[in-house]
Amino acid sequence: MAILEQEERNEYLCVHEDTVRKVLKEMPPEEDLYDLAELFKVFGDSTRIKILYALFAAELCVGDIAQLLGMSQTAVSHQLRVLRTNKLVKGRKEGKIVFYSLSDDHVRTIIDQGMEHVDE
Amino acid sequence: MAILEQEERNEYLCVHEDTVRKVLKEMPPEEDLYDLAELFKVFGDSTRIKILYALFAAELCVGDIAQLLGMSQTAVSHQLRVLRTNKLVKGRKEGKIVFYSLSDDHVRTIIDQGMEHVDE
DNA sequence: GTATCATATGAATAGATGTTCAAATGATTG
DNA sequence: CAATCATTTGAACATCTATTCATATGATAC
Repeated sequence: MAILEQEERNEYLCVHEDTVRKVLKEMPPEEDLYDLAELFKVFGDSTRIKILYALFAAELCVGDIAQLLGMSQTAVSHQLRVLRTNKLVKGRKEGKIVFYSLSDDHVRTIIDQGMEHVDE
Repeated sequence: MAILEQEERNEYLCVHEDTVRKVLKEMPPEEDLYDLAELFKVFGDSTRIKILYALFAAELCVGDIAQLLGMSQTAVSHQLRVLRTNKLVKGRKEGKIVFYSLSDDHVRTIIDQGMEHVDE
C-alpha cells in the first residue's frame, strides 16, 4: 500500500536518456549560466534600458537623467547603482557632480542585438 | 510661508538643459524601449537560460528538460510558456509528446553576445 | 468506453525587485 | 564654521515573478 501510494505520487517523466546525456555534456557550468541570467536581468528593466540609451548619446549627471526620464533623483540613483555594480556604467566625479557614461562598447552591442530582435 | 514650505519640499535637480534636449531627441520611442526591456527580462532568469542553452544542443521534450535541470515538469512547462509567448522557442507535437526547439538564430546571437561579456 | 501518459493550466505562496520617503554623506561657497 | 547642492544610502511598501500543488486537457492503448 505504502509503495503504491508512493508510486501514485511519483512523476513519470518522458525522458530520452541518450539525448539528455548528450545535452548535459554540452551545457556550460551552472555558475556561468547563472551569471549570464544576472546580466540579462540588469537589462530587463525599462528604466535601466532608458538610462543606458541616454548614455549612448552623452555623458550625463544624475539630475540630467532624472529630468530626462521624468523620475525622482533617488530612483535614478538606485538604478545607477545597479548598473555600476554590474560594470555597465562608470561615474566620473567633478566637484559635487557625478558624470555617468557607459563602461564599454559591449553594452551597446548587446542592446543593439536585442533591439534588432524587437524590431522584427 | 506656504510658498517657502513648498520650496523646501522641491527637489533641486542639477540639470544641463542643452544636453538633455539633445539626448531626448535621440531616444527611441518609449514603446520600443519597453519591449526591449521585456525581451531581456525573458533572458534574465537562470531556468530559462538553461532551457535555451539545452535547446542549442538538441530538440527536447518537456520531460527531457525537467530531468536535465532537475526540476518539476510543471515548473519547466510554465517557463516554456514564457519562452513560447515571446517567440523564443517553438513546439512540435508528435503524439502526446511536444518537442521544443529554438524559434530562430537571433536567440543564440543574443545569448552568445551576453556570454562574451560574462566571460571577461 | 476506461486507463494511462505527456503536457498544460490555475490558484496560492514565498521570495525578489523598483520606487518612495527620510536621512546621511561629500563637496563647494560664503 | 554653517549653509547649500548633488548624490547616496537604508528601510518600508507595493508589485511582480517563479515554483509548487492540484487539476484539467489531449492523445494513445487496451
